Amino acid sequence: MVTATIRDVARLAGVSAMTVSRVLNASPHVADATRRRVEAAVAELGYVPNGLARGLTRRRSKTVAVVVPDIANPFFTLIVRGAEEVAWRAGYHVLLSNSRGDLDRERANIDDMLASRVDGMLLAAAADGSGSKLKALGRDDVPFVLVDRTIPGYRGDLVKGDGVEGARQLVEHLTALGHRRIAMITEPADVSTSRERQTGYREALEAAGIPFDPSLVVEASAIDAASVRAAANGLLDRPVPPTAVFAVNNLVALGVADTAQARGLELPRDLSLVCFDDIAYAPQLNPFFTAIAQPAETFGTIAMQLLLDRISGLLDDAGRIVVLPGELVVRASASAPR
Amino acid sequence: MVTATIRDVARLAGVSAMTVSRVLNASPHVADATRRRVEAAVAELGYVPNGLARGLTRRRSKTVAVVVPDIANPFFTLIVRGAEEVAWRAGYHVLLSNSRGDLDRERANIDDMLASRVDGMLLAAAADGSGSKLKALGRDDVPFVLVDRTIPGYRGDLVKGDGVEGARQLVEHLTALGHRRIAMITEPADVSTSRERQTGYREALEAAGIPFDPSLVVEASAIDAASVRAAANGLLDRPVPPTAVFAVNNLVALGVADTAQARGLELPRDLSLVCFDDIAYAPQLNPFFTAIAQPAETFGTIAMQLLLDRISGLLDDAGRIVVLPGELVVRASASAPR
DNA sequence: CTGTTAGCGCGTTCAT
DNA sequence: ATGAACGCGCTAACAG
Repeated sequence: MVTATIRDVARLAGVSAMTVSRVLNASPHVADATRRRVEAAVAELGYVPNGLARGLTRRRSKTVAVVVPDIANPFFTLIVRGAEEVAWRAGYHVLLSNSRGDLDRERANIDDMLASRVDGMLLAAAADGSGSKLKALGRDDVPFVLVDRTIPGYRGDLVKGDGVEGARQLVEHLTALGHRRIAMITEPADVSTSRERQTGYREALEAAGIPFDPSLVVEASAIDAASVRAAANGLLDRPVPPTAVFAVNNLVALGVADTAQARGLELPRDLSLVCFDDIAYAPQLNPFFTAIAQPAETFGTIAMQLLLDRISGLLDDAGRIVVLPGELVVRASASAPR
Repeated sequence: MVTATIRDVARLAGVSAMTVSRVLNASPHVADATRRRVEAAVAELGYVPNGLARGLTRRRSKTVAVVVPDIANPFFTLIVRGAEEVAWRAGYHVLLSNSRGDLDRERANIDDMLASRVDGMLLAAAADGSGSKLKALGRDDVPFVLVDRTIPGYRGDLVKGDGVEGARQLVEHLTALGHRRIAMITEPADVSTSRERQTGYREALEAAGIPFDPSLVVEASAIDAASVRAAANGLLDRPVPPTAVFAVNNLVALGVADTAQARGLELPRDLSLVCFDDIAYAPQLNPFFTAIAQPAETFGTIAMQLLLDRISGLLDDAGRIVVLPGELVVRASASAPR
């Protein structure tokens, strides 16, 4: 059996292809007896409708693309899982692609997905530079929803966390503990979440009357463990090192903890550490991070729901922005400075 | 611009659709001048070939499916990442689906993917029960490759770790430390990896002259944290509790560590713990697990490469079995019994 | 080197 | 309630 077609089924059932199509699509105007004959033929042939042909005529593929910077980053993984779940329930397939945080690759991926005629796209943008491509997308009227990261001037659908507020809480927690030399390890400034978290960091410092020291803010890439180590070491090598570090996300925090411990520092005694994003599955991290926990999987479900609604034309407003609050979880990685 | 077609391009370039097609597919027999005119038209219209239509005529969609039991499980996530990378480089898209370890859902997913006319499928089977569906797959001559988990009697392509040997090493490590009451928390017996690891467990016990005690082997589901806690508590509640636990994978181990610590037990002083699969990103787990590290991402890359080779008909042998060795990494979670 | 014809497998008219 | 004809966008097989 080399894949039966609708005509094979029709022949076997002694009807026309059209009638088979009606049965398949649950059209009401089919006699019961005919319907049963067709169903029997479908079963006998193990017939599976050809999605490509269907997509071609119906002009929609029942497939949505999900593009993330790193599928192995637990935060994005959860987004993907949430999105897949919602898509699946609605009868949509998920085309996954990993941009690796690389704008060129992301751009290529988006083009590929468009060629596949996806009905919509969920995008955790690599960086601000993704914007130009999005405009093209908009013109092709392929609905898309941004998750987690936004882009300056973007006016479409977006599901994100509150980076300013989260960072503010984290750093305020540190200042309340008595820290005054608080460093931040951030990702490049062309990523909106980094910018927001840095804004929150500065707001909290200001609120505590601590002057902003640019040399205490260093850049690293979560994907690149070596860059995180280098950043942490740079900070700790300073004549007067910081007493606390605010890591832009959990992966960076893990790198900082690792580096500190390798230098014989004990957390939180010798260094306090807080970060964005909780670590799944690992309550026995030592010390378990004080962090802003974000509902990552919910980012995915809400964003996908929004996308699907957009696809089915249920929504007609310009662009919805959903901001999901994070939760400050105080644990053991931060204490008063010595 | 509501998506131009090949005919629009042809008209604009003053040629036939066929010529445009030739240019698009880098056919050699096109005059340079014509080619340039076509390329200009393509650029001007922002034309993107319709992958659905292409797939329909070419009879291949350039898409492969990847089906895993839990995309948020770091082990599978890495497999997916490796697979996606290889697929992408070869110009294939990845349709991702999450079976949630549920046979019915897996079956439905596979059918859906077949309807989408994927060119092949990478499958981390939910359980032995996946077998029947695979036979159907084979008949539809859609190439597929199994990863990580196998199925009794399966004769096709497979990329997996050596569960027997890994488990043997882990448990031998424990017996060498002096443990004799070694429990195992396993997943259901219809998952091949669980069976293999249990075999290794028994072999190691036998080699050490320790009689096998069935009551020391308890079942849990890695997806379900509560079941892991229940299993661990059941073990620790015994009149004479085990001095060591072999957890079938890292997620289960995390649950065991959590449970033990909640009971005021200190690892490894009060309980030794070893497991399969390393924890990515978390060297500061306390105590950091002694484990068999498996090259998960490599599982994904090799399996996808195998699949693509199969799709392009490069291979004509019956079925290849690739067994990737794991590595025993001795760390702090296991020590001599008190 | 280029164009014509004829489908790929399905769904959408419009009849009957 | 059912069917015939046509087209979705593209390419394989032949012309020429």
